[in-house]
Amino acid sequence: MDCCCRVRRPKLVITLFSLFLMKGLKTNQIIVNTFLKCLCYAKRTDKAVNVLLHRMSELGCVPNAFSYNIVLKSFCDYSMSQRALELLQMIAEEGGGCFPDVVAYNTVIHGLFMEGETGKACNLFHEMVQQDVAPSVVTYISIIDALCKARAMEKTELVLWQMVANGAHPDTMTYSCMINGYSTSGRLKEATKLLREMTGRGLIPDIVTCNSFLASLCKLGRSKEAAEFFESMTAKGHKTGYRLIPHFASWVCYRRMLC
DNA sequence: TTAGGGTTAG
Repeated sequence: MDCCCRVRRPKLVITLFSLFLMKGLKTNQIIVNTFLKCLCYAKRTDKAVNVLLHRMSELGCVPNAFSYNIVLKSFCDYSMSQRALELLQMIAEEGGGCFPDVVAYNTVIHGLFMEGETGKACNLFHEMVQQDVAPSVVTYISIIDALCKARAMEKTELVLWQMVANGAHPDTMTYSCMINGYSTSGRLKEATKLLREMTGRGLIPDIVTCNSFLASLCKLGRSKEAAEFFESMTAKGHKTGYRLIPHFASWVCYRRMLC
C-alpha cells in the first residue's frame, strides 16, 4: 500500500485495502494509517476523517498521534487550516487518551500561518505551551518564517532569543530563514553577522541562502562586496571553511555585477 | 518491514 502511494497510485491502495478487509485479515494502526495517508493523497480528506473518527474503532484500531497528524496535515495542505484547528481542539477535548503532540501543533500552526491566520496561529502557540507541549525547532521556524515575511525582524529576534532560552537550538534552516529575512529587508549587516555566527557553530549555509544574500547585495548596488562574497562562497578558503557549487541564480547575480 | 511537522535565491 505504501509503495502504491509513493508511485502515485492511491486508487490502487483503496482497492488493496478493500481486498484486505474482504479477506478478513486483521488490521493494525500502521496499515490503517498508511490507508489514511493514501486517502489524503487522493484528496479524499473527508473520507479519511470518517475512517479516523468512526471506521478505525470498528476495525479494532484506536487512532494514535500518527493517525490524527496525517489528517491534520492534509487539511493544511489543502488550505483548510480552520478545519485542522477544529479537529485538533476536538482531539484535545475528547481524543480518547491520545492528546495532540508537538507534531500536531506544529502542523496546524504552520497551516494557519500559510493561510495568513497569524492571530489564530499565535493563539495556538500559547495554547500548546499551556498544555505543557514543549515547542520544538520546527515550531519556532514557522513563527520566525512568518515574522520574516512580514519584515518584523525585531520580533523575530525576540522569538530567536526565546527559542534559545527554551533549549531549542537554531539549526541551518532557522539561520536560513533569518538570513533571508534580513537580506530581503535590505539589512545586510545583520545577515552578514548571522552568516558568520552559523559557520562559527559548524553550520554550513546552503546555496539558496547564499544566493538570497548575494541577490540583495546586487540589488543595493554593492557590487564589490557581492563579488567578494561570490568568490568566498565558491572557493573553499580559510575565511568560510566551506565551498558551494553556484546555481544558475548565482551566475545571474555574478553577471549583473560584471555589467 | 511499514505511519506524522519546517525555509530561502534568479
